[in-house]
This record gives sequence, structure tokens and C-alpha cells, in this order.
Amino acid sequence: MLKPASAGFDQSSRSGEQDYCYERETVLPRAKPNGLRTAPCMAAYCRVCAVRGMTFCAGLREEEIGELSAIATHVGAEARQIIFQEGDPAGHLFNVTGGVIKLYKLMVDGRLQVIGFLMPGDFLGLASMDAYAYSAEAITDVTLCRFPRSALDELFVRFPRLKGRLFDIANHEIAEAQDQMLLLGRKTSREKVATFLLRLSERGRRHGTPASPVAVPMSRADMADYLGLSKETVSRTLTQLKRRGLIRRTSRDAIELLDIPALGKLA
Amino acid sequence: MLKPASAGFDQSSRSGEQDYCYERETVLPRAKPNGLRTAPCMAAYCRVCAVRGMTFCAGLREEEIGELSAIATHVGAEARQIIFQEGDPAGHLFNVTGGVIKLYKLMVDGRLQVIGFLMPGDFLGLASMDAYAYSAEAITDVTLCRFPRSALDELFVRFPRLKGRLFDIANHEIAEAQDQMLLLGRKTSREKVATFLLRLSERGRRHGTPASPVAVPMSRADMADYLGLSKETVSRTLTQLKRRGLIRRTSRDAIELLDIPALGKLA
DNA sequence: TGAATGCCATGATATCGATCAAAAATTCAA
DNA sequence: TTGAATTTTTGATCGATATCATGGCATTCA
Repeated sequence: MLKPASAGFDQSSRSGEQDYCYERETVLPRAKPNGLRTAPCMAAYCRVCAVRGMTFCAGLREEEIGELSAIATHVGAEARQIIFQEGDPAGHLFNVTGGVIKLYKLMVDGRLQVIGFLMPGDFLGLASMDAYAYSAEAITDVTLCRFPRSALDELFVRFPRLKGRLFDIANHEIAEAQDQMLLLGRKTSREKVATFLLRLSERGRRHGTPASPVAVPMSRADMADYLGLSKETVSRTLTQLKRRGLIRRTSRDAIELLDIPALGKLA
Repeated sequence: MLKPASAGFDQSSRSGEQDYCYERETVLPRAKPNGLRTAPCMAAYCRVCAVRGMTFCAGLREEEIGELSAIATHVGAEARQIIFQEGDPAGHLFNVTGGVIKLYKLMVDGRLQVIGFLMPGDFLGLASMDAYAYSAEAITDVTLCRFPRSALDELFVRFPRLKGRLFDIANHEIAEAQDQMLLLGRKTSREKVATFLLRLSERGRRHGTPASPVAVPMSRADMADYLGLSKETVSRTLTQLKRRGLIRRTSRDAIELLDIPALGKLA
């Protein structure tokens, strides 16, 4: 997809060749300009929130939920819209209530690494101090619960349990990141793809959806940028798994896992 | 070498048996059996602790330091000794006070990914819930400040600031992990090695050592397992940088960075 | 409805880094 | 000090995955 900008090193064999410094592919009319649709949040919303049970609001007392909802704003973003970019001042933290988001880091020459995919119930904004440490883009239409960082910090003083919840989430995120390092550093393309499908399945399972027809809302390119592969390799690996009878495509963005134990052995 | 007499460690739990590690290559008489030399910690120790200023004890009040030291134990480990293994019950958290540690994850077939290198001032044990999420092995002789998790949890209740410090550390660790994902997923071998050297330099700089002759206490194999490369590629890449006049080996485990801006451009 | 666009699958080829092998340098042990 | 063990470097070759290229299909939009 992209070539690293070769700094004209040793390889005197390739003389005369120019250094590459492409932006991704050509010029993609990609993500839309920022500017999120917002709406005030009423405490009542939180009580009926679909992801209430599986996010950092889970297990909070009525009083805490009330305070939280008082500082929250509902925001929405369309597919492909950028929610924030790496380096933007990190004024807000978010809770994903609907849709799928990808987090990524971009190199100057356009190479891109997807850091993670966020789904309903996931928390958005950790790891960022003054500025966001990565960019966030909506993959599908998305809804979020947005908290001003300063207001949240004040709440933490009065409700240390809130901060405790976030600490647990941070720890979990570190553990996931470490798993991803193992995947990126040492797994083969087949292992990477199998691991990825199983993770999606497992995440779905935790959220009450069946393990098998797993929703895959992201593109092959996004998967590739998450797994450290090219989109062609992702595509080929999927057809390989298909031919082996391990998976089957059931719809536009759903894959059935026909042999989870075998996939587990691969991963 | 550690000097048990002067450090006052008790040796009781060290057995003489060798411990083999069958996965990688052939049979390596690798890391030594667990069982750390321990000594009680006195509050006075903390006050003269060399890494006091750059770890999670930094900026704590006298009272907090006192409470912390009351639950802490000093422990020591020799080079190659395993401090804990992935899956062990995570009863303790640590602060590295001397030496270098590698954290890693192992696959069943022996492939290994180094998750990080810890140096004096670094915190050890995050990301682990009931069980440690990774293994920790001493690269050099090491000294640590050990806290029982349960006792620390109690302290958190009384001193929320302590937990706050740890939360900040966790956030920083997430950010570092994300940088590492970018490195593993999208960087070339040259970029990986250059990035690694600069990180070591940067870390040294933060701790008051000069930027240029940078200590590299880990083996080529460890570097390779950290960067997602083979040890041969690491070696070759280093000689390539050497030939370019960007680095120079000054001693057993020190490398001089002759052209930091050029390395930065590579990374 | 048809053209345009983007996404996905697949074939052909190139290449970077892995692997296999062995020499050189360094460390360790006696 | 000497020889063994280990680590590092270097060389030769191989292979997994990237890259380049094409066509089909699905979706979007005049």
C-alpha cells in the first residue's frame, strides 16, 4: 500500500531511484470535517442507556450517575467523520453508546496503524494528557456520551470510586495493548486474522450477542492497518480460511465462524 | 553482582537446581528459579532512595511515604532470575530501584514478545488483575521495592492521591504501548532500531544522564524480541547504522549516538 | 437507470526480513 | 591463562508478505 520513505540508505544497487513519500494512495477525500452534533444530556437518558451495564457507569450509585449525567453531553458523528485528531487539545473524554470507532496513529509519510476499534460501552480518551495521543474516526454512524475533562476531574475528587473504575479500565487497556504487541510482533498473517475474528466474537459474546455470526463493520483496509498487514493479505487470508471451511461470509459485514476451536488453535 | 552481606538480604529460598526452558531454539539453561532475596524496608530507606524523584513516590507527602514504606519490602534478584511469570497470582506490585528488567509474553511454541524494559524508577505490575499478565525477568542484577497488593489497596482508600499517581502512570503506559504498536505494525527494521536507540537515550536524558553514550544492557536477542525482528536483523541494522556513521559502540553495553537528528529522521 | 466510485478478490512479481550456517568476538569457568 | 560456552557478526538462501495490476461487484449518485 505505502512505501516507507527510504532515506537513501546503503542499497547502492538501487541507484537513481527516488525516495518515496506518498500520502496514502492518492488523495483520499476521506474523513469529513469535525464538528459534532450535540444535545444536552438528561439524567433520565443515563437510566435507560443501552450500554449502562457494560461501561464505566456500570455499578455506580444513583447519586454518581446523576452527577455524571449533569456534566455529560450527547454527541453524534456520521460514518467517516473525525471525532478528534492526534495532537488536538484533549478537552473531553467519551463513552461510546452506539456505532464503531477506529483509533489510529499516522506517520508523516502516511503509514497508519490502527490502535483499536471502539464499540458501544467502550471508553474513549485514555492515554491522553494535554493532547489526544491518537486520532479517532467514526467507522459507522456513532453516538457518544461526552464529558469535559475538567468537570470529570472535579467529580473524581468527590467520587473516588469513579476514578477507580477508570483505573480498572486503563489496566484492562494496557493488557489488551500487550496482547496486540504480541500479535503485531510475532504472529503470522493467519494467526493475526484468526485472533482478530475470535476477539470480535468474544467481545460480542460479552455483550450478549451470539458468538458466531460476528459483525465486522470495518473495511479490509482498516483490518489490515490494525493487524500490521496489507489489505491484500487480509483478503487472501480470509479466503484461505473460507476455503478451509473455518469461516463463511453471511452478509455484507458479517462473518460466520464455522469452527471456533480450529480458529483458536490457529490464533 | 549483588552483595548480599552489605544489602542484608536473606538467601533462604534460593535452591540450587537449574531450570530449563525448552521452547526457544534448543534447551537453554535460561532464567533461574524464582525466590527473591528480601529485606524489610525502613522509612529511612525511602528518604534516601535514588529513584524517589522519578517514580510513583515522587511528590508524595511525608505521611504518605511513611505509610508506603511500612508496607514495602526490599527485594533483590540476580541477572536472569525470573521475578514472576505470566499467570502467577499477582500478589505484589513493585517499584524498580536498580537494574533492568524485561517483561515478555510467551507463545506455546516458544515465540516471545518483549512487552517492555523496566529501569530504575519504573513501576511493575500494572495490567495485572488476579494473575500477572506477563512474565518479568531480571536482565541485570536488580533491586525492587515490593508492595503487597492488598495493603496497597487499603492505602489507596486513605490516600487517593496515591491511586491518582498510579492512574497517571497507567495512562502513560497506554500511550507508550500505542507507540509500540505503531512501531511493530508499520515501521521498517531500520526505523525500529533507530526509534529504540532514541527512546533509550530519551529515557536516560529524563533521568539526568547524558543523551549520547546510551546504556544498552539487553542482548541483541532481547532487542529483537522487543522490536519484532530476528536477532540477525538487529545486528545487521546496527552495523548498517555504524557504517553510516550514525552510531558507534563505545563499550560492552554502551552505544554512542553520533547523529541524533539523523536518527530522528529515520525513526 | 447507468455511470462513477470505491471495495474486494485474485494473479504476478518483488522485496524485506527470516532462516540456516559458520566465523569472529566476547564472556565465563577452571 | 586457556579452553569452552555464549553472543555477535556476517554470508547465503528462502519464503512470507508487500506491492503492482486487473476485473468484478456493490453502492452511490446524477
